[in-house]
Amino acid sequence: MTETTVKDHDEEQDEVQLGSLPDSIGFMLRMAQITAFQRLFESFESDTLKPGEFSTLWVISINPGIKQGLLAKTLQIKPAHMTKLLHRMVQAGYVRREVPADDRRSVLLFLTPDGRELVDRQREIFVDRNDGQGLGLTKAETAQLLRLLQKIAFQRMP
Amino acid sequence: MTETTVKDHDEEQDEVQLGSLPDSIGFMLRMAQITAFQRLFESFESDTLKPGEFSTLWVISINPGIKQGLLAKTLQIKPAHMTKLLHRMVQAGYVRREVPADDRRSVLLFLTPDGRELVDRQREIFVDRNDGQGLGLTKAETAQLLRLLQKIAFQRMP
DNA sequence: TATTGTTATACTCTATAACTATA
DNA sequence: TATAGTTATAGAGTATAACAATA
Repeated sequence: MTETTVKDHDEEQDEVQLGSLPDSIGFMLRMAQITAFQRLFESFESDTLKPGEFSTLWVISINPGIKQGLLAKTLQIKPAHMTKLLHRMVQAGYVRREVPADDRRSVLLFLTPDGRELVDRQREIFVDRNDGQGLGLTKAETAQLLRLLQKIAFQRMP
Repeated sequence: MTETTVKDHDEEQDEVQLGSLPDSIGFMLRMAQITAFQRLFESFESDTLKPGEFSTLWVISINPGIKQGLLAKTLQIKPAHMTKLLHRMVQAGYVRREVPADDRRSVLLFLTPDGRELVDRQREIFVDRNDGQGLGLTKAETAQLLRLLQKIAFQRMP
C-alpha cells in the first residue's frame, strides 16, 4: 500500500498520485515492458525486425523444422497472427516453409541463409542489450528479475 | 546462459529449445505479461473495461482535474490514443471533460458518479487479484518483483 | 513561435469465427 | 470427427505527421 508519486520529467512540478497501482503486478509488468522496450530496442535493427519477429526467427534457428502451431504456442502468438507474421518473413526472404509428406496439413519452418545470417548478426546485440545494465539493474537484480519472470511465464499451474 | 526447454502442455512430448532467450529481460517481460494478463484479467469485468481503461479511470479518480496530456505521459499512452480511449470513456458515461478558463487549449478530467462507482467496485477485485498468489508467487517474491519492476519503470536514467 | 489536443493514416497485434484440406 | 493452418473482420494499441486553437 505504498502511496507512490510520479514527478514530471520536465520542469513542471505537477505530481501525479498513483495510489496502490504500483503494487499491482499486472500494471507494473505493462509499465516496465514499455520502458524496457523503449530503452532496449530503440536502435535494434528497428527498420528490419520487430522484437516479436526476431524471437520468431530465433526460435526457428534453434529448432529448425519446428511446426508452425508449436512455434505459435511457445511464443504465445495467436495462430492467425503467426500466419501473417511468417508471410512477411517469407516475403523478406528469411524463412522457408515446407509441407511434410507424413502430415500434409502441417507446415515445417526453416531459416534461409539470409535469415540465419540476420539472426547471427543480431544475436550479440540482443544478448548484450538484455543484461540489465541498460535498465539500471545490477547483475544480481537482473538474475533475480529473470527468475521471477520465468516462474510466472513457464510455471505449470495447478 | 541457461539452455531452457519448454515442454508442451498437452500429451505431445515435443520439446522446444529457447536457447538464451529466457535470459533476455525484454523477451521475458513480454512472456510474463501475456501469462499474467491471461490469469489476472480473464474475469475482470472484461465486458466493461480493458486493463488500460481501468488504470486510466483509476488515476483520474485519485487525481481529479488532471490534465489529459499529463495523464497520457504518466501512463505512457500516446496522446493520439488517449484521445480515442477517453472518447470511449466519455461515451460510456464514466468521464467528464472540462476546459479551464485559464488555459483553453487544455482539458481537465473528472470521473462522473457512474465512473466513481465503477472504480470503487473494481478496486478490491483489482488489488486482490494482483497480490501474486494468482501467479504462483510467494509474498516475498511478489514484493521483490514489484520493487524491480518499479525500478525499471520509474527510475530516472542518467 | 511553442504548446495542447485532435484528426488521419498505416501498421502491429489480439480475438473470434468461418473456412480448407487433410487426418 | 478432429486437427493444422488460412482467411476475414473488428478492435486495441503504436507511430507519425499534419492540423486547429490557444498561449
